[in-house]
Amino acid sequence: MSPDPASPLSVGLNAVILAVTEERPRILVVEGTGESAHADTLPFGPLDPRGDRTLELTLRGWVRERTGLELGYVEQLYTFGDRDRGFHRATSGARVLSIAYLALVRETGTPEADNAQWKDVYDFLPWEDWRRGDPPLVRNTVVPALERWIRSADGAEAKRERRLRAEITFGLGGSDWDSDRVLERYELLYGAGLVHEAVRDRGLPEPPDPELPLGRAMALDHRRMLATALGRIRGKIRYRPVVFELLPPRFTLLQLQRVVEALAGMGTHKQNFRRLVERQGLVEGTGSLESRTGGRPAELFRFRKEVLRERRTPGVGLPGR
Amino acid sequence: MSPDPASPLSVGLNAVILAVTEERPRILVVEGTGESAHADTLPFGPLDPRGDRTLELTLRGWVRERTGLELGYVEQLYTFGDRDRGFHRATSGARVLSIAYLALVRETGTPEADNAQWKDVYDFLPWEDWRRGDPPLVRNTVVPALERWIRSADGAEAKRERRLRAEITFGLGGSDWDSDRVLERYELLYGAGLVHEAVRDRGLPEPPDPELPLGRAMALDHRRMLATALGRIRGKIRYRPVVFELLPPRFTLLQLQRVVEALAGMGTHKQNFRRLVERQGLVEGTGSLESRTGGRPAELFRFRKEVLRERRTPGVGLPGR
DNA sequence: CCCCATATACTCACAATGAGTATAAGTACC
DNA sequence: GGTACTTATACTCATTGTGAGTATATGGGG
Repeated sequence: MSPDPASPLSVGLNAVILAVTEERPRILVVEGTGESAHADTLPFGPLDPRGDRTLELTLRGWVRERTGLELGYVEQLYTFGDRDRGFHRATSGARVLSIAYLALVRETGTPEADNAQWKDVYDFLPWEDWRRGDPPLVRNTVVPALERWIRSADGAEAKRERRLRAEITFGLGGSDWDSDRVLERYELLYGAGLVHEAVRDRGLPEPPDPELPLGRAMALDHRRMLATALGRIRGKIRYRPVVFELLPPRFTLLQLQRVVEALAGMGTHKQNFRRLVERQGLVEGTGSLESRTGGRPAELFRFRKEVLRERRTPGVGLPGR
Repeated sequence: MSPDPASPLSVGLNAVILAVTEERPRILVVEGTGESAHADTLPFGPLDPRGDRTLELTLRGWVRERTGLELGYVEQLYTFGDRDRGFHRATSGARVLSIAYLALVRETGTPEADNAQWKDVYDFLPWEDWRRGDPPLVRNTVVPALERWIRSADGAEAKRERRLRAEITFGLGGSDWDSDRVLERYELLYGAGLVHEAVRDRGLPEPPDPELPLGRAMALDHRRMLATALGRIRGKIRYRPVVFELLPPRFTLLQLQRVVEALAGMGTHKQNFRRLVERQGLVEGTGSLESRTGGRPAELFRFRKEVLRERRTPGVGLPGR
């Protein structure tokens, strides 16, 4: 990041590296520096204009160097380049462009390096986990705070607009919860001053409610990047077989289901989930059994590559679409 | 673009501006400069680090300035930053980063400005239009050329890989054509040396077949950006009501259907299309009639905003998903 | 008035989906 | 060795969605 004082523009790469361990989505964060010393920070690296041929190779390179991780699946997420990305004091004036990437890995234990560590995604976005029904946090804290935000708008028209937006993004007033709208929800909460970054960036007063601001903060606009990543992967598992990047080569159907549910933040009907992945031809049995299930042993399955040729959209399918 | 000689990195914005006119998807191109003087070029502008607060505002600004167009729907597409993006002679050494955006407008006639003009999208990507069944170009030219490309691989394993990739992206050998895989198809054709840009960038010999290289070339890697845009919009119309950005406020169902088909590059069943958009609540009748249909007058419909609250994925739905 | 074109209503078979019941086969504990 | 508990797996059923088609309505042009 450290912008060259001669140039008002600097460009860096950020990585949202996700894994799923014991039914919890995890993200790799490093210790911040300077202004953000105490906030969790996404791994980042400079873009060396004379370096690797592709941006993705650059990313893989410094992730390997700094964390010892060999990335598997990598895709570009979004380029963040607005002014005021939480830089108001740190780098006033300079423009920082961040090209964010999503990467999926199998968490293998403690990362080798530096100050990198795995943390729970839902510590940062606690309103996103609906696996056990609507979270009390949403019911007791988020919704009332949104109601206050709606009422505080100037004029009836502005109030109507805020209400509509809140209803759509948070599934209120008859709308259904759409698990994919992670970024929209974060941005609404940011705009409503309900996350710490908004308090920080706009110098708002700390709200009195101990549950507010919501979730755990990250440095700069990194939580926005995490939200972008979670939304992207939630959408993608429906039509591309990306979940398997997070699983060992052989797995039980329940393991597969738990990983999907962890990402999607919602539960699924066991028998229907099973029917779906089998009938689609997404997986195939290996014949061998896993007996440490706590119940009847389960067959071990593997991803069935041929499905790529057979199906236009080989994904896992979640309820409500 | 014009890279600062002191800095080996320059950053610009590119816009893929789409409209649909008379059942043909159209793209706004400008005349190239320098190396690309004769190739169609996407509108682009520099990123002024001290300029507008957001990248999107910057984009809207210079599009307005240079073409007189007021953009409606805008979304970021992708950031292209690999070396060798068709710059091998023009700007050797310097790294150029291009943040590409997709914009949708209603074509209003000749653009006001500069050297901007509308051209048919399918002139650049002729293998993408399947509205009248599989295009002869695909059957007679693309497929045989892909076969040659597969055979020319070194070793059985490499041949198998090429065949699998060709079958998936082009819907051969039992696979279905997936209209969304526009970028994958362009990249395969580029890699196989079947588009002019590949010939240009890699100094390949011009193929003897008059149908090759395929389609009309664009400057630099702009055709890749167009392919990215077309793939994105094809995916998006299924679950977000973006088509209406391309239509007048009131339209007949056939007009709506034709615009969708033009984008998707495939035909739809008229009665089922109608049933879908009406039952979803995506449109509502206005009561008035359009009589210049050539047959029985059709009712004029409008987009029904309430659907955003009612449906998680308010889109038009295409066959085969 | 007849032909032609488009609009609109309705039918039907079949596939996909959401929800649930029933049964199988292990482990833990007494 | 039996019983409770846990997970796996098979199967049913109602409802909805999808692909394909037939039938009828209503305009314009000769």
